[in-house]
Amino acid sequence: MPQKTLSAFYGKPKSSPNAAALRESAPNPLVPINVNFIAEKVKKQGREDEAVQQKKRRRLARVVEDSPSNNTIKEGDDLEDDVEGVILNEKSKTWAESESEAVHCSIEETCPAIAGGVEDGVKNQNTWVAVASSKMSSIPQLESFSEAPKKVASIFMKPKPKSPRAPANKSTSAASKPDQNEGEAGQDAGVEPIVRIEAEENVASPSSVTAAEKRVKADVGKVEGVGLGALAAASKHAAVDVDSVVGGRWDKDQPIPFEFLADTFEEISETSKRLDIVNLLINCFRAILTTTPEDLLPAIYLCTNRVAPAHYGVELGIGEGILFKALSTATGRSEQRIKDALKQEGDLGIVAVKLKSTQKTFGAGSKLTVRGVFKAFKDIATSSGKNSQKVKEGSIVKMLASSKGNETGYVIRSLQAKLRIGLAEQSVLTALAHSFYLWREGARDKDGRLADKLEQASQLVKQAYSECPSYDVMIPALLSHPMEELLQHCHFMPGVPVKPMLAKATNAVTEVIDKFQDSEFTCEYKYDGERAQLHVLEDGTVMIFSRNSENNSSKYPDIVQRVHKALRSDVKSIVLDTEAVAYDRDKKKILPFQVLSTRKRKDVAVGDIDVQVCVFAFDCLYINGRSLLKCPLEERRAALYSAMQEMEGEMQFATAKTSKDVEELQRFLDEAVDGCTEGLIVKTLCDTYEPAKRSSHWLKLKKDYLQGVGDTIDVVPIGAFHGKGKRTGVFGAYLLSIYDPETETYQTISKLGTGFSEEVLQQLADCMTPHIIDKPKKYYTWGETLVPDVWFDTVKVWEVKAADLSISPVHKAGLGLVDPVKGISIRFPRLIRVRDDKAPEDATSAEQIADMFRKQAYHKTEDVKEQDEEDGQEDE
DNA sequence: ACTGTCTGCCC
DNA sequence: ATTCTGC
DNA sequence: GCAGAATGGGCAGACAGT
Repeated sequence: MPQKTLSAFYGKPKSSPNAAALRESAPNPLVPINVNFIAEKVKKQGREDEAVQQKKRRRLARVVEDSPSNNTIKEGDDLEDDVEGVILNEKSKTWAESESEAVHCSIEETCPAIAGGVEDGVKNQNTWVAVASSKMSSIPQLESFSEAPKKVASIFMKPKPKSPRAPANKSTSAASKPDQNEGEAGQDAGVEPIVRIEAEENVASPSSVTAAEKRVKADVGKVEGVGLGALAAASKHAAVDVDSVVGGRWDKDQPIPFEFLADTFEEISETSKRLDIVNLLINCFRAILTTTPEDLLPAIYLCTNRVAPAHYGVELGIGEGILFKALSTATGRSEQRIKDALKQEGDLGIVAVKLKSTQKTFGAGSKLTVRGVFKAFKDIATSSGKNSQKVKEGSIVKMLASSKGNETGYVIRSLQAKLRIGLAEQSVLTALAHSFYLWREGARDKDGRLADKLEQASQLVKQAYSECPSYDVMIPALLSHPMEELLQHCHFMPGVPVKPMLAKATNAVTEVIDKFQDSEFTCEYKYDGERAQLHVLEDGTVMIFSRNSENNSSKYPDIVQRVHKALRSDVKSIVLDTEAVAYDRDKKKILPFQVLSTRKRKDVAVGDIDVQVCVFAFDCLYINGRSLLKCPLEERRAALYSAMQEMEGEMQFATAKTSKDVEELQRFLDEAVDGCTEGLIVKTLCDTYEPAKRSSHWLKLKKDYLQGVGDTIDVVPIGAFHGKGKRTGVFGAYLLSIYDPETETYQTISKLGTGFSEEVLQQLADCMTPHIIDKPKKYYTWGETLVPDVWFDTVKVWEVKAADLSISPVHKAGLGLVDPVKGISIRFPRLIRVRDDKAPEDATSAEQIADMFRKQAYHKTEDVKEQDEEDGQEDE
């Protein structure tokens, strides 16, 4: 089962293991399974053999499921494998959900009803009591801690039949927590704590959900399979008629049920074959197009985890924090409990599905629709101000309540903007192109050229999107005009950011020569600042976009102001590709990225800018109404040089050199590094601008890419974090330290999450797990906000590569040596190799780190450079 | 008004 | 950002 | 080689809580 799939958790026929089997099938060696507290606790007693333990567990409590609508727990019910674990927490007067927050009380006093069945060894331990089962649909609320015994007893002794309540009414329940339904709790043991809601925009007409016999009568009717060329190999999904995709789940012109999208996601998650993934999405889009085309736009947004084009600056503002809260409210579990579950499952979506699946819901299925979910997302994104967090939480809870099965998981994953099903922007664009083509032209391969045509359509759509990255523009254009006309409606123009061209990493100077062979190439300094795409519109408006197409115009009013001065008078409109770099005007020196990043970001006034920037221009993409994207770099650069005049320290051309000589290239790279830049970007002169592509026409040449060159640090792992997603079950990241012989302490220097293959990742986990210790050693120093899930003894030394060293607000390496209160950290840390030849005390020392920091080009004064040379001699 | 936490966005 | 991986 | 998914440091801004 692919890790990313949710299906196992909501009971697809082929894989619906019960909770226990699931735990069996996916053991996590790193996380003690803390779901079954009873089992855990009994194990800890450690004296009895397994048979006695089982007996004890049975005697603790038992559960039976009378019927789906009458989930109650009686004394003697068998909880054995379904115990969810509920512990009393005196502080919060709630049911704690981990041992760590459990109050110590005896079973006897808490729950005399079951204490009788517990042997003295346990009863007198004054520890904890587990009372709930996954089959128990509600946990009684506590008003005071002292009433706990009564409530617990009432569950066990006097179960009341589940008494269905009318769904809460809309206005009051949006933000209401289960505990606001106090007083009824005792009688409501059978009522799920989730807040249910009738939300008109989320409700499809009942008939569309239930009338399975109603078939779609789409205009296009049955569409024949593609089954051709490259697609033939994966035509399993393409050769499908739209009717069967729709499966009678909704009618023409009816809102697309969110369930349909979630099911598509689920199917996609089950394969890693890209062709299959795209085909599944094509079928999904075709179904939407033939029934309810107006729902395509929201569907696309849900597929790409956005709510608006990037340059609109609309963000969800949802992260794990709020999701923990929302899930807690929706499921009645504590946040801690959900966090623990996340560590075990490695995905909050899976956690949500699992929690939800243990709750019985009323009524028919989900009422979520694609447009309803999207609208909710938009509302979440636009809510701000006081109490906005609560409002956001409320609408998430609402969606969770209306969701069922895998929908729950995909609502959560969408909110995290991480579908992690192997589908992202590029696949969506391909699917979009194909589905539109098939929708318009039909799937019959009339002339044997269908595969080509689909590929063409895909290129067209991708080009349109990189030139005009807005589905708000593109989808309507596709819907109301022939595909061939797409570029007339979606094309590059000042005011809308183009996806910037990216560069690829190279490992050696010779690789550059290798890749570019005989074509002429040019090198530019790679400035360490922020990508800035400058747009000057015909009306004189200046706009600035970031690498990710965010609108940064209000962040750089100083640049906006100076652009006109730098442009020659005949320039009416222009788009420049530049890097904005922090700059010290007095010393005429480039400043590090870390300085630039302290600039204010919103509504900056020119008057109170404290970090000045110099703009280094290196490309011209548009001038006076003409796109230069299709022109060779040589021409674009000529346009740049003639359109702009340099203003020292404000707007300059990127330092460049054209050469074919390896040694000259090497020298230029050294110069670049001395000049406080990251290295070089090497570009062919003959190639066009390729938006969004990390093409091999631009190469990144950085010192730290070169093997055996660049800063390397020997570190000691002293902690680790549980992995998520495909790293579930191993450590996803490690906490690294260096050794300070002066103070005899290990000081954290950074975390580490890349540079290991899956195999190594597993090896490291196996290797380090035996060295887990209960609590950090006294001689560790770390940041309070960076506490790892597990601590290690100091046993290993790893070699890690760094691009730079920085002064850290959280890490402690070399504390006091460079900054009185801050330590040093690593920029872009990655694992190079395990150093089995070194002992932890031989790790890089605090003094060495401080030295490395001081020697970075940015900090080099003339004296330090001299010092360097001396050091160099000493080292020999 | 201050502080701590979460989030998004730079790299 | 860097790095790894399946296709 | 592409596309996607793991993961890093560190900053400002927005809120919530005090």
